[in-house]
Amino acid sequence: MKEVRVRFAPSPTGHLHVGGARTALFNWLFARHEGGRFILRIEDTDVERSSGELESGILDDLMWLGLAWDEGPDRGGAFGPYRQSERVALYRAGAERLVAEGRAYPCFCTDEELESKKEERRRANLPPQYDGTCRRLSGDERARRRAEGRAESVRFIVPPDSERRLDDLLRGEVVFPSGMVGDFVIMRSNGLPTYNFAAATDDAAMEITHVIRGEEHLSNTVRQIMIYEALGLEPPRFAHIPLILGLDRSKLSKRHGAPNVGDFHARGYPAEAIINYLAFLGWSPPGDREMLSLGELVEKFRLDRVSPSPSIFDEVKLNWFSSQYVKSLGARRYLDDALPHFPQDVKDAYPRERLAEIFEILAENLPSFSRIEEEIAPFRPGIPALAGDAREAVAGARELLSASLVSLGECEEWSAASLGGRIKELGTRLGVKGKALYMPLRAAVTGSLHGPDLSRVMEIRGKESVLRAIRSALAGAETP
RNA sequence: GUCCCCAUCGUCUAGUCCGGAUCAGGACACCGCCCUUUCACGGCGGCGACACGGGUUCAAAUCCCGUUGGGGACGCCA
Repeated sequence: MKEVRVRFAPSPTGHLHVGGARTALFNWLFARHEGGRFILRIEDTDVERSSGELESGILDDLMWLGLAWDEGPDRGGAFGPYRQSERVALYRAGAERLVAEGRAYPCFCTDEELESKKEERRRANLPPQYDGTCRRLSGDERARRRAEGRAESVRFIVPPDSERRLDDLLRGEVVFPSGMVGDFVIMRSNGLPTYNFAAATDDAAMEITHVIRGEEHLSNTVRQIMIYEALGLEPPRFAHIPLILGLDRSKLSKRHGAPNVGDFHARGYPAEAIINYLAFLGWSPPGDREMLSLGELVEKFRLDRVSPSPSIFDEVKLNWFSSQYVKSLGARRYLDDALPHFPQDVKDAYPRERLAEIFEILAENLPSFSRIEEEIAPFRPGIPALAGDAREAVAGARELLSASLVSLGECEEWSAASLGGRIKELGTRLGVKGKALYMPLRAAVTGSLHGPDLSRVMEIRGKESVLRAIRSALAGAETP
């Protein structure tokens, strides 16, 4: 049995998108599950838009996610080079061969000519295919155009009977009817190959056994099949996985907030959470478990359990995975990742050990680290601003707050346990309980009606800070 | 416009291939209750879907056809 070889082939014309990341993940999982190899190939044939910076960004993002590759531009391999810009000789040789065999021809049409032809066909309600003008050029006519110095691309001749069938691993048999595509460009006039030609050439040369890619490539496959055929190569198996859509049901793009892996990294999502969430977009294992480690995903991943229908990227569920990971793997493990999200005044106010405690408390329910700034408010050292509900809660409980000032002021052992005891004692003495007891205190100390356990907050804040906040609240309540 | 793909709760999905075991199961979100003299966490419960129409069949979410809806492709982008 042939060794499984799959590839992820991003083009460095943008950042790694969650859609691309999911494609990479499925390839990676499939390779690992099958004991095969995962290859990274950079499709940088669009010189205008590709950049080395974007390429290394993609590599960084993949590494951060934990999707290491066995062969790739940075680490080599037996089938290199792994950057298409470095494989141009191969594509040229292939194209020359196809021209020599009469399966492709030089095309001299200009962009303007192409555009107007397309417009004409569109007006006639015909598919906007190339009309084959240059295919019918005689040798003389070709020579004349060359002499004129016209730019020259290479077009593939689509055979007259061009119905092709694809046995897609996810979708079963897909029939592309004859006439679906016109002669298409395989080599651009700048001497670089187009996507379909380069991808097919490389997948064959790199002995890729399974092409797992987004559904947007499904209709391209007919061209690639014809290229394999013309070149006498055996095509790989194909699996077109469903697209990831935005909330508006269209293909996920920049318009949908922050769909880049790097953005989620910056916003403080654990890589494990992104992986786990992405794995369950379009795939599910038997059983009800959803929290799965990378190792478990590898063990359970099977292509035949990938759904054919597109799914919508739901950040709310990603948040859930994220909070589950922070909670279950332990806050301390993520402390170094989380610390950069702490406001400076908090970092200045507490020693590292205290910061770790604060993070543990917040981690009880923290969708992403970028939410720390908001959730950490009760622990900020300054005097909180009282507004709205908090102000009302304080105003209606002046007696309680004054009494708390005395009681807390007398507190010798400033711990959550003894603080809790004092609050209860205060409640009993003044005959208030529940929200009537806690809310005014909470509001005075933190400026909010929500937050972590009040005794813990007070313990960490420290005696001085807490008393100052209550005094200030009391003073503020006098002047409405 | 043409071609291709897709169609189960608001969202992710199980069940579909091999029709009966399902008044369709789980998760997120939402709501309620319990726990907690506060806030969460947690536990329990609730709300909530087979797009529509025809067939085939004793029986259809499951098979077939059509309609509608959504998406993708139709580039010298990938």
